[in-house]
Amino acid sequence: MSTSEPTDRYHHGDLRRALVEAALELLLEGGTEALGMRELARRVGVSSAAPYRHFRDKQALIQAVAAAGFALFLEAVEAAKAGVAADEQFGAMAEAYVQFALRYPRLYKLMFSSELGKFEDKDLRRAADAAYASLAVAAAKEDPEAPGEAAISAWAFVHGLSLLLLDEQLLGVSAANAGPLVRALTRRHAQRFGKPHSA
Amino acid sequence: MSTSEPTDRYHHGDLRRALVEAALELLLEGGTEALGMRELARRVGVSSAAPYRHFRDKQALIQAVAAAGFALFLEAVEAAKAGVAADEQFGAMAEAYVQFALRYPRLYKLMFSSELGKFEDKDLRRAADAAYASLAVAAAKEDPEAPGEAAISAWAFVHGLSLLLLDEQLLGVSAANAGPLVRALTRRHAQRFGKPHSA
DNA sequence: CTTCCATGTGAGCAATGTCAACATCTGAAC
DNA sequence: GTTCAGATGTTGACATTGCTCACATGGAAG
Repeated sequence: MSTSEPTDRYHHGDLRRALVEAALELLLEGGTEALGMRELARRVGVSSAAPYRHFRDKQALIQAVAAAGFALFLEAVEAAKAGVAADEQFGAMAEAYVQFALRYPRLYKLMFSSELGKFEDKDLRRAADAAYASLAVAAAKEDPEAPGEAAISAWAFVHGLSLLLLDEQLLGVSAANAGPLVRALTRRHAQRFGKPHSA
Repeated sequence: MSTSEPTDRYHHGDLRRALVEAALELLLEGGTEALGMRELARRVGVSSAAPYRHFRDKQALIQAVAAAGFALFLEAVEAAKAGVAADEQFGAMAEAYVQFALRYPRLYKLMFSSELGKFEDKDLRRAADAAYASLAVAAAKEDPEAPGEAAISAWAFVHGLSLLLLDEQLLGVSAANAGPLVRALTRRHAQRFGKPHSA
């Protein structure tokens, strides 16, 4: 919201932000294919070379979009954690995780696309790590005896489930009716995979 | 191997197969970006319009590559199953699954890229389903009380783990030293997630 | 031998990412 | 306030891409 009107003076004022916002829209509607430098410039009402003043590459632009995505992501997952009993947190976060992926499939895919060069962009790396950490901490608590394995396992589970769902790889399950399934699976996961309460 | 020599007569003889093979090579070395129709034609030593006699689209070509990938994949997973005690099969397959992803990262990504239109190409759909079925059956056996959930859960786990590993998202764990981790995790999964032998 | 159809060619179109040379604005120093 | 420098935007161009057309070729069927 409050995308300041496209001030029509020569110097746009805040092209960088405007570009990232427009790129996000473009991505959300049309997928990676639709996200082109020229189309982007057109959207923002600027010449096709202008974006290169703010992003070295198409890849750099994409990295910025991904970083923005991780921020959104972190927000969503953190919100799900808040106000939930401690032993229900992981389940709530996992559900939020999957729901985020289902709500923004192309963004989610972009965020985890390896052609992204996550290690070259410091901002992106930081945003991504913050998101991971949030989930990992909650997952680790589920199994104090092997926190590392628990975190990886849980993360792999939600990540894989998200991707399978949004690729419609699960026959008969689509984004629409995924809710109950996700709930059942995350509960199952937490219940069995978590705390091995038997000595 | 035995890529029949690029017969230099006018009619290539078996362009279709040659194209898919070259596309696979191209993909393996250079990633999705490097896989272009024109470059492909160049490799095979044919004009840039020739491929269009065999594939409607770039997408059609990619679908064929993905189908070939699923065939390789199925082969690898089935090979891992053979000659292993029944109660160890899932673990062995899971390991083979992840290793396949790590050995052919770009292929694996391609195979699960949703922009692929998996439902439109019958051959691709069949190849993919065959691969899924193989794993799902083994996973379902792990928990006879809820075979469906077990299958999905297991699949999500290996899929997610594969992607996290090959995106180098797991700090400090790279494809090189992933072996032990994968073994530990799949064992853990089978052990806890499988058969709930306690009433 | 002829004829037909699948297959391959070449030139060309619209679109893309990127660059270099030029234009314009804005903020800091005098 | 003027000036000047650097940041920001514009124009036009180049190489490359996916794809399509009209045409060339050649192997198989009659």
